[in-house]
Amino acid sequence: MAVQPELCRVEDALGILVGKWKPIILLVLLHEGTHRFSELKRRVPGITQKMLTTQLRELEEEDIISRKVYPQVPPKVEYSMTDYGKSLEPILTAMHEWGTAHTLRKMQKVQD
Amino acid sequence: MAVQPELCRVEDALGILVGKWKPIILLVLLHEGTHRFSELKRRVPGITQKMLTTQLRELEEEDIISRKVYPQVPPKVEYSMTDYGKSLEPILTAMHEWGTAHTLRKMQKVQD
DNA sequence: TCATGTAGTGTATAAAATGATACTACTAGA
DNA sequence: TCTAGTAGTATCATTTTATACACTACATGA
Repeated sequence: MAVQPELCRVEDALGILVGKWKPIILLVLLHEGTHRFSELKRRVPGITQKMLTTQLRELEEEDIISRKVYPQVPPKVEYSMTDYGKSLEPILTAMHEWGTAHTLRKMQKVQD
Repeated sequence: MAVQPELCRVEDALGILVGKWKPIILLVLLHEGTHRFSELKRRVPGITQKMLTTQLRELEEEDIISRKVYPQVPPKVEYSMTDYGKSLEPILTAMHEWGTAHTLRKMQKVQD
């Protein structure tokens, strides 16, 4: 049973999740719903405006999140998961669970 | 229902999967079993020896794969998934499936 | 004696991701 | 007129990842 590396699509999923801030941005939008730019910035401590903009743009580009601009001053922009983006939930949850177990395991090893 | 970013462990799982060659190395070892260094190198076209060594060392460090050295000349070293490493399978499969659908979706968009 | 095969290492470089910091536009209200 | 608040952009510096490519040790067989 041969895997054909050239047909491996794990990287496509990975490419969307990778980035220092993407997982947490996605989890916040998934679990807490729509957020404004400034709310996200507060919700993700340590991120710079530039990084937040970049990550959001990349996720929007892939149709994972949507961006809604209200023509107001001061500006108001809301970000939320698309239905398509929501299909990532099982993967994120599985990774979170695996990661939790992994971290625990590591901690136990250190104790020996 | 608040997610606490500082408790997000998605990155821990991600950290293990990320690397330009790790997913394919893992898939090959998962689906085709034990491989020697040189077999892996042939199986993963384009990878340099240095990168292969690096990625294997990192995976070994996290206890995902195991390395068995045969005291021979010329050297023989075999790599295989640990039981623990095998627990990543559902995640890799889910990502592969999601990635496949995502790629398809993108191709359909281009046609419009 | 010399080339071969295996599983690497060492050094240098290039490319990509991230970060710090300062800047913009716009309008409402003091 | 001055300040505050939002959602950014622009520029440059730093850090992290990946790549190219030359090099090593060792025993066997020609």
